Amino acid sequence: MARRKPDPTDPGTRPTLKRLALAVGVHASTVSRALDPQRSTVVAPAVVARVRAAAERMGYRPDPVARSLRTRRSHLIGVLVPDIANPVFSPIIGGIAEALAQADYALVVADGGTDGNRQSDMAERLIAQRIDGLILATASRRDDLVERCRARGLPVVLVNRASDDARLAAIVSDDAGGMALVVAHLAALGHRRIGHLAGPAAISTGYLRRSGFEAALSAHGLENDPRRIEAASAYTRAAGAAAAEALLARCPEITAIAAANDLLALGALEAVRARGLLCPGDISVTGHNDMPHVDLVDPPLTTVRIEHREMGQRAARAVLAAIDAKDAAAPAAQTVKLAPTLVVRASSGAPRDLNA
Amino acid sequence: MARRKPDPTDPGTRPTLKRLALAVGVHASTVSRALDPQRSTVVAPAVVARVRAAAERMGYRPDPVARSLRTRRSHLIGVLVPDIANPVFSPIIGGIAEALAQADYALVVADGGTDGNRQSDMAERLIAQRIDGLILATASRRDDLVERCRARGLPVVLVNRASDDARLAAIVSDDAGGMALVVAHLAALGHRRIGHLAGPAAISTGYLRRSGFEAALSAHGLENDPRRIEAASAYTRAAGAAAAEALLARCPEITAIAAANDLLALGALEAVRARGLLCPGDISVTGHNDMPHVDLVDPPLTTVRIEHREMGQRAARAVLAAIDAKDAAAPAAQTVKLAPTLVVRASSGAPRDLNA
DNA sequence: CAAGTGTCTGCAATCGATTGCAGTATGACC
DNA sequence: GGTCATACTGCAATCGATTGCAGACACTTG
Repeated sequence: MARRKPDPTDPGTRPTLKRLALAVGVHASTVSRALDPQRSTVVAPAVVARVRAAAERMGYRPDPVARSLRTRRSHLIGVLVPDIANPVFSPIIGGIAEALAQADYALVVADGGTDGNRQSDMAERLIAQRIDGLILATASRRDDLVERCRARGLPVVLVNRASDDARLAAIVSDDAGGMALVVAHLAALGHRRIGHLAGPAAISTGYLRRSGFEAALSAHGLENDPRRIEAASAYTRAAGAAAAEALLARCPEITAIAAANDLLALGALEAVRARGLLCPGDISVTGHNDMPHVDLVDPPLTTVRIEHREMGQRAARAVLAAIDAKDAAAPAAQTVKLAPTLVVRASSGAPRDLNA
Repeated sequence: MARRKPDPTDPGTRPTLKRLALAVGVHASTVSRALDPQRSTVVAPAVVARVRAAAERMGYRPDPVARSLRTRRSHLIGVLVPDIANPVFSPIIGGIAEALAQADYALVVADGGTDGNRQSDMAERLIAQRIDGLILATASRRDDLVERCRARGLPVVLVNRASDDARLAAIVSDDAGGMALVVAHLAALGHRRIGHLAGPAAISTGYLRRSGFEAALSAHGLENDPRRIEAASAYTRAAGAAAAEALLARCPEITAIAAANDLLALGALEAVRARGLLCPGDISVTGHNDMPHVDLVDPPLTTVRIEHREMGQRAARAVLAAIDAKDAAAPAAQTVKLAPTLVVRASSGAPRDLNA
């Protein structure tokens, strides 16, 4: 039979503030103040010492639930990703986790999938958990989920993908710049007819990499034929293979395919092989992201490296800053563009017409 | 100037139980009961309907923090992984997240690294967050962290890696069985001198796959020479490459390397190539895990497929069951072994002596 | 010696929900 | 018409911490 009314003097259970106070012989409020570095100045040094010693001895840990209830701070940050199993998001989450741990925040992860409704639902749940801030890796270019969070005053930071609304803090890679690197590289190799495997236009990376690609073509004086651009329905290998197949069938004259993403590029490699073509002998293929182990595929993939881990760390710091700023009523939303670098491997080479 | 005492009748802020009660004209406790399907039977149906309608209209969501404080349930499950960025853990986490979401639980992820102290520290933080259960993907074979959690009465489930203590619930793959599949495959191809790239012996997967390998050799009447086993210092490509290099230098007679893990196998491929050997012409290489995209490396990797996503789902269901069981005082710790399957690709072939 | 000034500490309310217990109304039944 | 079971509903305590306010005490100063 469990006792009805747990006795605060009873040891054996996890010590509470009240028990600690009883042990030291002061009031709970004094203990609370003594344990908080900020407020401990108003408590007599001798008392602070006794309280701290007792807390140490009894192994007191304040209950975060009770504290949250009172302070309205959960020290929890929510992260919504479209697909946890996507290798691109792993290092981002890792970076976030690392930066948050340093600030004594914990990370609640939710997998929202690619379906907008489910994403909203998961976000609602995260918010219901009273998270202090939200990091979204799911944002589409016009995202009302983002808008709703902002309206509620919840600090939100986008990561990897941006929204069209520039008022929102976002940590992204310079997508257009990355494509410029790719096109410059291919052009330098001698390619003049380059195809593009675009990502979904509703996602900033898909849109920006495509427009970056087109701008770079012009910058290099290359023809920008819209027929040479094929958009994949999703960022998956299968979608990449299908789109590449279509592209190769329609425009057999192209000598290179610049994909918007490594997964699409891997799919493109499959399509190239399926057509009996060689990469890079017949067709060069490039990716974007430098996912782990794409250096080991056949052929090793030329791609654009993005520092995903750093991206995650920055995003975490940005939410924390936004939370502080909210207290100080000094909002400072800002988009940070990280500079990507080109990683040249064996999937890109001279065009076949130069080989002849 | 913010008002001192927030008025519970004030709309505009998130509705609370009290506001809802006020709106409906009943006491808060009645609302609480009406909203809980379990207890709503004791409330007049008409009232239940009115309360539900009002809750819907005002968009009432109970505050999980306040509820947790009272019920001592956070509806949070902690997951500790050694490395979020490791592609093997992504699908596990995905599976966990999926299963938990269905049960209205959320997922707190922490990256504990491979350092035992840091792992303990992160686990402590998770526990301090008042998680209801813990899923550990970090367990070493003798792990006092696990023991401490058990001692506190916190439901713990191990995933992917088991501890030697069979009293603990663990969802793992049949590691020995997986190696048996590999050895059978290689033996059928004609290999008689097979090397093993073992994982860390302190981790169950490393230990069990090694002993499974040795047992399988004996079962096939093949010589089990301990010199042909080289343990990698960690589950990384670099460690795999180093260990494979040592193994190849010491035992040039082997015609195949069965690695304990895909990352080690990828490292082995690098070492093979570095020695100017061909895979599978000179040396067959096999992995374990069937990580995403190992079908695209050069050569496509023969490996053992583990259903990581299902493993995660099962682990999640197991913690939830353990939580319920704790209430019912009916502990039911159990180790579940999932059956792996062999995936034959191009990195394994006939031994070179048969080619001659 | 009275008044004033700090310095510390305690009181009690509060965050938002849950729940054992007690009270009230309703209807049934004799 | 009175008694009693039954069905609802309200009261108030509780979870464990934080915090505005005020009281207590010592010490300085005019």
